[in-house]
Amino acid sequence: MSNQLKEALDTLKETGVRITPQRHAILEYLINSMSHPTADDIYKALEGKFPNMSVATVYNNLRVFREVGLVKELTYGDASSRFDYITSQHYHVICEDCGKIVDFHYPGLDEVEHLASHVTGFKIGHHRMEIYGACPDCSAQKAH
Amino acid sequence: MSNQLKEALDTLKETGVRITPQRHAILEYLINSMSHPTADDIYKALEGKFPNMSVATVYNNLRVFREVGLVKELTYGDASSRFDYITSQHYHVICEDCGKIVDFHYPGLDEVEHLASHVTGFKIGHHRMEIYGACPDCSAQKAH
DNA sequence: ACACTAATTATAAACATTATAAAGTAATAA
DNA sequence: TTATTACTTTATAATGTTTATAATTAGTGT
Repeated sequence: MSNQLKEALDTLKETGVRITPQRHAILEYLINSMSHPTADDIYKALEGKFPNMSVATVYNNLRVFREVGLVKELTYGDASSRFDYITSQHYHVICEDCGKIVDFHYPGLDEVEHLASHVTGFKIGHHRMEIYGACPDCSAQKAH
Repeated sequence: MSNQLKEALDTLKETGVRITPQRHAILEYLINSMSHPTADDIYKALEGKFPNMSVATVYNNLRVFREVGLVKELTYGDASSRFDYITSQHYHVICEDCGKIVDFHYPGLDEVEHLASHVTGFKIGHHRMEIYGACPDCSAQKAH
């Protein structure tokens, strides 16, 4: 069992969230998957291990993980949300042609948050940012 | 008729998009509304003027406006998208308690786009950013 | 005013996500 | 170890947003 998974399970224990086999498996999948899966991806991936698992379970637990801060939800309008196990502060660069998502490390935009707080009077908690474009593969294809 | 509306209609003409009464009304509503309405907000607001208008018309036209660059779509997972008539480059500060959205002017994050392009090899087109927190009203209420 | 093409309407379908209630199970303490 | 209790899971249905389809209607340039 990976260190990250152990830490994640500890977090659950500390916050009083029960550790069920389903939760264990979903977390494990999120940590091992280097992608940004949808709830349905996870559901399908775990079908073998849990033939009776309900989609609702996946959604419920992703919400639980989000609430305890283990997972970040990336929303895209009517398309499915994607879920990202939080390791370090990073942003996402998204290909508008094929949908590929690449992590992009960048220092947090603290300055923007401060200015926003000053200008609007909000108490700022966090922000999201995504960068859109064409990945190398897709822009090569379009160059024809 | 406002200047902005005139310009918007010109943009439609230039890009070969037909100007229908429905499109005129949707644009007018978007420009006059200082809020960030959902498709359904718009649909309901124009019910009086167009009792037979279909929701699909609203969605179709919002997509058209987005494609010609008049309107920006703000997505929030399973909740409805919100639509914003584009005037100048600005971001949004969103209250997580009451949902209020406030515009926040800030120079575009060109540097972030450049670095992302350099690091990932993507051809960057644009980005989105939102800042989340508690608005003054809501943070005052929570102070009790 | 005509013809051509695109837009609108009405309806149904698709899809993601959430609600509900019954059955099952992890965690705690005796 | 076992019993208890509250939380989870499952199965299913419902909700809500958005899109697809086909028939009708209506802009726009000539």
